[in-house]
Amino acid sequence: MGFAETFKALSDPTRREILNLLKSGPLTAGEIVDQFDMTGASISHHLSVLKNAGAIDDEKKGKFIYYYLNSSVLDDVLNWLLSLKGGTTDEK
Amino acid sequence: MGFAETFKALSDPTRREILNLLKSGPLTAGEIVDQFDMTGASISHHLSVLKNAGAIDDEKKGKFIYYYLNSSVLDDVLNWLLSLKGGTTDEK
DNA sequence: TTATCATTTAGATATTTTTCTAAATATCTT
DNA sequence: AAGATATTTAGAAAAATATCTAAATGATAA
Repeated sequence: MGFAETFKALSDPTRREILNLLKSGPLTAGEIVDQFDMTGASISHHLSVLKNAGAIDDEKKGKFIYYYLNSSVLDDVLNWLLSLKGGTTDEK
Repeated sequence: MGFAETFKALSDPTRREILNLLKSGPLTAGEIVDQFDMTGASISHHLSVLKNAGAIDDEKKGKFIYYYLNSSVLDDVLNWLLSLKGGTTDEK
């Protein structure tokens, strides 16, 4: 909740790659772990950072937890960047 | 030079505020320091982080150093975010 | 050329972050 | 119920970050 969290979340390469993976559709935590050379605990931490920033959401389905992109927070960041560049935004 | 540096640079509120200030035009280091309740040394550090990320440039003029926005790196970040949201970008 | 002003660099400390291993929780299967 | 699977939580260590004070650099002014 806030730009600091969002930008911090995006500043880690593992987390950016996770978002890229989720671009194609939801994945379980385990499927995400499989894409990295890192323990599940570490990926779990990254997922919680992303979730805390609002960049992803999750949904439990039985034994699995599915993660998926939530682009609304990314929209906010996008608008902030746009407004820095000239004010093509809300401008309220 | 890279998304990590850029996002890290943007993750600090002081640095985001500096960028906002520079949106209206160049300022000297001292003028920037005046806007914050923080030592010149600390602001100098933030300026160097921003510069290292490519978000600002500087130009020495006599006793002063002027800082100004460089939005080209911000464009890169912007495009990365856009591509995450659907691929309205270069997509190369 | 000495003093002053603008800014950065150096060094220190406290906090945050990343990653690991080990343990805990929750769910499914037998 | 016991065992196996999926994922998170706890706790620790190493590295990075933000901030401060004090000192260094560079440029103007007296």
